[in-house]
Amino acid sequence: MDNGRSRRPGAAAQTGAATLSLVAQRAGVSLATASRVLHGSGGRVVSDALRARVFAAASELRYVSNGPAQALARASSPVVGLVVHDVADPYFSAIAAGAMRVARAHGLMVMLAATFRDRDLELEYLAMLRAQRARGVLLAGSGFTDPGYTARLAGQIEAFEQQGGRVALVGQHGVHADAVLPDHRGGAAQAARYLWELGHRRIAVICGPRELETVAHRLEGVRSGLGCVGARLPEEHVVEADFTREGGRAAAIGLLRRIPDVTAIFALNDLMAAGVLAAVHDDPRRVVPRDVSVIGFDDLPHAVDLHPALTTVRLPLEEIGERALRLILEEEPGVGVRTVPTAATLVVRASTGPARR
Amino acid sequence: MDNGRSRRPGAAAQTGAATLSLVAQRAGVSLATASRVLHGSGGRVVSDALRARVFAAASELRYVSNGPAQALARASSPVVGLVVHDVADPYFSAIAAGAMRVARAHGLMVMLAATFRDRDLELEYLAMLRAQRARGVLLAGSGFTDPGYTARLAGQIEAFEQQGGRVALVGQHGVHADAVLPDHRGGAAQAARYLWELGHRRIAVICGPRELETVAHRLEGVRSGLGCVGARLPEEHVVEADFTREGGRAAAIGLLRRIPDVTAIFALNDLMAAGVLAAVHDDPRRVVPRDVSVIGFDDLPHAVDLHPALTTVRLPLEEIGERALRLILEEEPGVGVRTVPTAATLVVRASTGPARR
DNA sequence: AGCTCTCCGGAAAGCGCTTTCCAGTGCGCT
DNA sequence: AGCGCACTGGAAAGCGCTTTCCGGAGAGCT
Repeated sequence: MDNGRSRRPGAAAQTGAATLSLVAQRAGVSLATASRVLHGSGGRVVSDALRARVFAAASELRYVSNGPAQALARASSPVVGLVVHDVADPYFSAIAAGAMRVARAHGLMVMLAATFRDRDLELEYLAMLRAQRARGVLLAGSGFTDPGYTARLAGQIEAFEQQGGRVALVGQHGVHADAVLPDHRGGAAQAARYLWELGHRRIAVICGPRELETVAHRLEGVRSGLGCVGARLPEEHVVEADFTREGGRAAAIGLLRRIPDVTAIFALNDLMAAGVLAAVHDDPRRVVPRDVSVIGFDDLPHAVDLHPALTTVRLPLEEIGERALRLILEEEPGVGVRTVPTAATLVVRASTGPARR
Repeated sequence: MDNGRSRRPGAAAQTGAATLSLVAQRAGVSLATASRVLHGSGGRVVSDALRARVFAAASELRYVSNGPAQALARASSPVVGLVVHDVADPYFSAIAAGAMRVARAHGLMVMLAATFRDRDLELEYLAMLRAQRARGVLLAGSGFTDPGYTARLAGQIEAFEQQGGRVALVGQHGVHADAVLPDHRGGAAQAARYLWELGHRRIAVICGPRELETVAHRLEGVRSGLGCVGARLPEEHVVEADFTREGGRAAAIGLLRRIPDVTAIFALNDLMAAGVLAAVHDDPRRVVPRDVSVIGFDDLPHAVDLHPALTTVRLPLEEIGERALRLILEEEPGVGVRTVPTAATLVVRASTGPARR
């Protein structure tokens, strides 16, 4: 009897993996029965005697089903994609943590893709995820305010959905899809007003690349917050830099030199704020918050350990990740797109104080 | 002509995905040719005319190949698994970032699994990754000093390898497999000696769960470092707590109350060290490093932003992640297991100083 | 006793792809 | 002219699984 050891066309090595039919054979049942016992979803019942034999055979052979084969036959695979800019960035790893918890609760695996803010790479990963027949994909990275990109993204999303997958976004992305929308504008406005109320009149903003939607929205928030109190943000008070600690530090150094009389610096994320704090520390003539107030955005876990503890705008990042994945896993694809607005709240700590007069 | 719209047995909905045969048909070539053009690896050449037609058809149909089907036919899928304790922990997200870069360079996707230090979950994920026919898996979480677990882990690893997959570890895990070995012992010994040389004689250690291999090794390092100078670490100077900021804070509060005359606290990771720093800050009678020196381990990115900037032992985390994945992706599975020892280096900052006399 | 149901097991037809053959073509060579 | 050869395209088998039928067996009814 042919035991299958003769090389057949197709298929590479993959020596020792037990197959279902091996299990079936060993248990003395048909392939169908083995399948029903081990993965059976379709309400079919198998007698206890056979069940037991199949389980025994499977565990003796250390059988695990062949995921790709299963995915092919079922036309669906137990994975969701998660696309971020950078896993090492605590902003994204917090979102990822939330999303992974939900995935776990659904018995799904997570394919993680890091784009490093490369638009093409993002699109490429989306296509790969589509190829993998991911059940859904969560785009957690900020979108770009770039019409060409937006159009291509919309194309990928459409293709993905047309294939039966679901897509969720964190942020708007200028695209028509289910999304969790952190209130970047509101949070930034609140922070700006807070600074104003503390008496700050010369406020500077250190922001990340403006092409990032997140940055654009936060900047708008600052403007509108200031607008509420009849003030405005002069363009030369806005410094653009890398959305990192180093970016923040360098920008702050330049800013303090260029406009020595600023009394408050709003860094548009906590990473940058940490850099700003470091820059001010290195300036012997200034102390936070006596001479300069510093405020951040995100409330990363270590904001509280900065010195002085950072006043910032909190975004419930893990929750955002959770909600976004829930959006595509737990709810039927309704008619329109659904959005989950998420509030940002000001957390006052020690890095802000009354403006020096 | 049957266009395939009639429901066939097998396969669920999966409406709109273009298949290769559709592409072939549209391009007026055979399935084989289409496959060769689009995924062709086997040195076969296809004429330019046909190539062009296939490409055109594919892009018109927005074709992406069916990953599971490909994986099945090729008996190999373009994914590697990455198992960590917790993505939100910067220690692991740094390792993950390194690993992902390497995966990207190899055109592989990464399946991320977070175990939250649950042994069973870890084993379960390993089985799932095996089911997915992952090409390799990187176990980045610390192992446990638990013989039962070790045996089961060894079983999973063996099954994985027997199936043609490769396994790499960060840390020993008490298991026979390729591994990157951070020098926990050496780093901790160095730090302990450093404290001793600063004149500290009452040194306390705040550690994570001792069942974690990482913790056990670091603790051993402290003991041996102290042993070198003829000192020893009294058991009551070791406090075990959660391997987190909060754990470190709580432990430090208790410790300072219980043994008020300690002059140095070695927290076995930076997260805990941040908590220790916070605890000391809240103690009006003590200042770091005047009254207590604090030292951490890992050198996470924000160690430098703690106050005072944290003296710690640096582990090149991203590099560790890179090396580990390289181990299984770029080198032939040699005869024995390979290990990559990785040095830990003391980074002196401001949280340590001469012992108060 | 004869009939219809309900159950449960198995055979087999796919899922979408890769890859091995095989066959046809046009070329250079003797 | 005749032969072998390199080259290119296609047919078809098979990867490991799911699921639809189908059929046999026992149960319940008249």
